[in-house]
Amino acid sequence: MNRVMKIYKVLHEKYGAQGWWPFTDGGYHSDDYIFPKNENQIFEICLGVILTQNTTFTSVVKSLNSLSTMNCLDYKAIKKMPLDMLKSAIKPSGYFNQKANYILAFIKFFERLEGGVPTREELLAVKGIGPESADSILLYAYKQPEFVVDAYTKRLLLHAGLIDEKASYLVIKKFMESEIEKELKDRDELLICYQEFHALIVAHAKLFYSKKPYGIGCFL
DNA sequence: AGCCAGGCTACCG
DNA sequence: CGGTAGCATGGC
Repeated sequence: MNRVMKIYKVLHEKYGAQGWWPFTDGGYHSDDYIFPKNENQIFEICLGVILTQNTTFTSVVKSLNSLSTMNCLDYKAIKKMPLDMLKSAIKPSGYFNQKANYILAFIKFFERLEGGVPTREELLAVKGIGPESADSILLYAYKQPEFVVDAYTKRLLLHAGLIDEKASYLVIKKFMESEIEKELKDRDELLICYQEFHALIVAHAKLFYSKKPYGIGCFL
């Protein structure tokens, strides 16, 4: 087993299955990989991805609940909302002026998909969707095996000596995917590993990679 | 009081 | 291309 998969194994043993994406009904659906079941749930994940940019998920849940209270937790309703109302609903997540427009841009894109699966390139062309958001949407909303790299991932891998300080997003992503694919051939196993791995890194990094100096007490 | 949060765009050289 | 200012609220 390579180093990357050993890290995955240790994290999984330590923290257990994380589920896949936090939902407004309270939290993670541990061991429930059937979600998302319908268009609304797919959209809710995409919404969460945009809102969670550079913010804590607890703030995002406030925004989602706020939209839900207004009966606006779906793309058709959001489209009809006055812009100021949308902004005020998502205020807890920060950057509400930008994110309101990102959400509206995404809705236009989402409607044109008509239930289809977007490509990574198509997602990146939407204003407000960068590499991490594109991969998160593909991995969690559309069940595509795309590894998600975030600030925590980079810190952890750097501390473990597995990547270079100035490794780009794509370099890190491809490195992780190639190491994992050496061990896992089945697409469903790969998908679950990518989903869990990212969630496990976040869970672990919140404990050991939030404050400088990073990695103090990390057992990896 | 200050740093940090599961980034992204625009603009710079 | 790589590097960086600006975006904004909330929690600790």
